Amino acid sequence: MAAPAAAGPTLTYVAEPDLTPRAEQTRTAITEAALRLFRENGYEATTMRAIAQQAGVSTGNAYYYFGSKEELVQQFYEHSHADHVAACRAILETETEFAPRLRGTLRAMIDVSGPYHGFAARFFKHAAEPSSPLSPFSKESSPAREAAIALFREVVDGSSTRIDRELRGQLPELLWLYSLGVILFWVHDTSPGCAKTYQLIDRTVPLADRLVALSRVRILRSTIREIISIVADMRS
Amino acid sequence: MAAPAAAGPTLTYVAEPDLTPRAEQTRTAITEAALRLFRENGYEATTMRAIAQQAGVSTGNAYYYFGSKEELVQQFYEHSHADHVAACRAILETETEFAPRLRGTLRAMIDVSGPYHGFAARFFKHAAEPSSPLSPFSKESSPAREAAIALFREVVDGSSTRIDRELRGQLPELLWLYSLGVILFWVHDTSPGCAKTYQLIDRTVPLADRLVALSRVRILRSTIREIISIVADMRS
DNA sequence: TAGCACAGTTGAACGTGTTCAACGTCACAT
DNA sequence: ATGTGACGTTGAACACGTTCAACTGTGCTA
Repeated sequence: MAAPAAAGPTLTYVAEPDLTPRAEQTRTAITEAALRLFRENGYEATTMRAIAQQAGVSTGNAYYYFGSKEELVQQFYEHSHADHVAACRAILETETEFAPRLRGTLRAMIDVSGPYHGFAARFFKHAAEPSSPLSPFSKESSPAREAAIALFREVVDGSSTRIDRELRGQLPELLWLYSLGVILFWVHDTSPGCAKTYQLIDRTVPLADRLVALSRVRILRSTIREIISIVADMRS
Repeated sequence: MAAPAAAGPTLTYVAEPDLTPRAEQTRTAITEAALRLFRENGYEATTMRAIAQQAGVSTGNAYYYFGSKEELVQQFYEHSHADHVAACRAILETETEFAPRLRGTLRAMIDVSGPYHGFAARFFKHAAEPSSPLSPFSKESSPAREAAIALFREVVDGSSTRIDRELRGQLPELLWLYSLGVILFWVHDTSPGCAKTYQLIDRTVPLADRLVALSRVRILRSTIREIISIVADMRS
């Protein structure tokens, strides 16, 4: 499962441990067996015994490479971000206005995750557990989080739309929180093709855009400042 | 304008099935054993065997009353909500302004959940899983959800603050979503006494209050209407 | 070549949530 | 008193995720 060619350091935040060719081969076999069985039979119906059998190894051997069945699902997560960045590239290189840049980035996020909607829904619970290293707020997820925020910083920095100076600094993080909300909706979305999630994006992006524009209006300045202050205080 | 809190049917949303005294006693014993063990040891560390043993029944007997371990957590939801309603009573009966009513209700929610903070953090991941009956959006949680929204409807209806007519109808559900956000923060909150969560409430309630007040401003009317429309469309 | 250290591998075993066929209990009609 | 049938209860059994002491292969050094 070769990682897509990284166009920059922001993409390669996953430090794969060095493995001998033998180990690499086994690990890959387990991964591929797991992903295939997950696809074919779903998460619960796929047993660790079946994964090991399909990979041609013993049951316990899978646990030498992956600490748990859940960790196997994590592979989707790691590959997804790289795919997301790649899928955003076209939009981020051509579009200069804030709203379409944000819209394209969010839609790309759902695009690349689409085929794995069922798995992501399963995986989501690990991201939601506060004590889990897989939580987006955890210390262990810091590189992944920074990478995601960096992507939104690119959305902001590359846009010609005028944005309040103070807001501009915090906006990437706010957009990341916003994207988490979209994902939260998405994992619960059972509409065909997750059409409702795309609707949600298409209809809330203009709101976000308007909010950003309003940040330059004098009367709302203090409110915006308060929001930024709250986020900053709560983060620590 | 402030309607006295009704001790009526909105509080007793739990339709307990008719049981013989014998069954009632067993069911109660299982529930109490489960809640106590959950609180003391957390969700995962509490086994069905331990619950059954503490309740003085066989393991399989617990499954006569509850289809699964998760179903026992529903009991926690229901008990917790009853406590929440009780803790809100004082505020909702005396206070007439929107902001303090909302603030009091949210703070009461954290107050009564306090003892279960550790437990909540542990089992939160099960609630975050979309397909889980423990999800606040699930069909199984519907009664709990409706009851919670009803409580926020009481917050809105009993407040003398002038609120846009259209917003007023959707506001309870919006406030419920807001409260879920607070809970999401709360389970991640490791500050002593969850002080940060109380801070979050104290600082975001004025924002919500301001937003509600702004709903009557002409220029923002269309935006408010759009937000309401989005929530309505996404819910279905 | 022999020995060594360690990465890689094994499958039985453990504890878990859950199921199920069998059994007990009790009100009630006969 | 004696079936009767629904309700309530049991504990062994099942499949699962996970662990672990023991084993095997591999590359290295002497």
